[in-house]
Amino acid sequence: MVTNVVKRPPGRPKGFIPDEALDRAVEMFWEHGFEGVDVERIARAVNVTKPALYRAFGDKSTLLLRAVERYALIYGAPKMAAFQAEPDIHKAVTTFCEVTVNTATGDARSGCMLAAAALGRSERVTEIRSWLANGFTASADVFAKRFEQEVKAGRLPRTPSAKVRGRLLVDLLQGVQLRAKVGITRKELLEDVRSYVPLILGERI
Amino acid sequence: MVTNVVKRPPGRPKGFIPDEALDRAVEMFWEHGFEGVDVERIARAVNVTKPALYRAFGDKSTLLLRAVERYALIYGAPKMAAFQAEPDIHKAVTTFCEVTVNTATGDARSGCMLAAAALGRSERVTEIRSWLANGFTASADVFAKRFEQEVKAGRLPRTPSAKVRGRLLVDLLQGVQLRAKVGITRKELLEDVRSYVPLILGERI
DNA sequence: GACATTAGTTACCATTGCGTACGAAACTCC
DNA sequence: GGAGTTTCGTACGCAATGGTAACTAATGTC
Repeated sequence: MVTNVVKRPPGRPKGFIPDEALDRAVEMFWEHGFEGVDVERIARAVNVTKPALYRAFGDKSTLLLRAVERYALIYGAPKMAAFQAEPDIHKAVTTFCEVTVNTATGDARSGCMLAAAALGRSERVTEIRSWLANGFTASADVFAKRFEQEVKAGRLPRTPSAKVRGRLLVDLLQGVQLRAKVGITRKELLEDVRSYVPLILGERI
Repeated sequence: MVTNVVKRPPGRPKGFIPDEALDRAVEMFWEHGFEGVDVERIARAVNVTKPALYRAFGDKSTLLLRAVERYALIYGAPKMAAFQAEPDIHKAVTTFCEVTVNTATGDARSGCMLAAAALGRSERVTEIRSWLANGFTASADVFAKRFEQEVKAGRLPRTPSAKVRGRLLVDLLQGVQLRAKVGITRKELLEDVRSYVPLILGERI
């Protein structure tokens, strides 16, 4: 017989949910960058005091690292899953781009969380950057694999190569997100990415 | 009769050359971002003390603003001029991309100075970002104009539109420069941009 | 050579922000 | 209810850093 009773560990229970703290951290690092956020503010946003966060995460750099991982889980993974799940490649790419633009032009957060993390100067900057490098490469590879399939199935022209298409998509969106950061409007960026899609897909116009 | 004698202004002459100070500031903001640099360090790099810089530039935010302008003058303008001067459009775009990659993967500085400025949280952040927004748009327009000419001259296919091509180039290179920041190698990025060029130009392969 | 003007330097202040020590609180297990 | 364990909040240390005040140094002008 399975019981629903959760075995609680000894000791005083946490006064906050770590993942929720990370969500706040993501929001803040995203908008203000590593140096632009102090741990105190994140703590206040989670209704807890600073030392509680330090106990849970160690130090600010680690908090950024965990926030980046959390970002990948919350924002990156679903976007990627949706891309994979959409059978129409044109629609898959378009939606991916549109979602990216929409999250990059939100009210509270603008631009790209990963760029903010990459430019920060935390102690673990090397670690974070190589993590990001892997992430960019991995994303491009996922795109490439899908493009490869589409080409094999005859639904996409053979050129440009799947690999180039994948990297193109990644690079392109970074540029778009930076332009979001400097204040280019959502409307304009949406138009832009939509006009990029046929290029990525190699469609003859 | 014109004399070469320079009329010096009254008062003690400056102990450093402002533009040189800006050059150092560019280097440092570029590599470490706004918050990652303290005025003291810039001052040391110019062999002068902090208050001298404050006297000359006002405050740190203004220093960043001037550094960005200086960057545009020293790095942006020549690159743009070379693009305009090169008659072969394929070569013009290729060189522009290659130079961008090379400066983004230097030993001392990596990534994009403008991105670093955009993500910093200076007092004048709004001013700087809208300046950058204009810059990005203006660059894209310059590219577009040139593409337009090439199309009119029959040296380039009509699609994609000149406007899209221009923005594509700008966005693309931002992505590449971010990947440079996170440690992707120059070699790899050079390969990437070279494979992007035909796409931008709309060449059928 | 005295004056006006501009710049540089030393020394300092105030703030900010990371990280921690320590005692109190909350909870499990026996 | 006591022992053991984990966490919380208050209060603090402390280093870094933006910015300034006051004095000194260098130059043109008369």
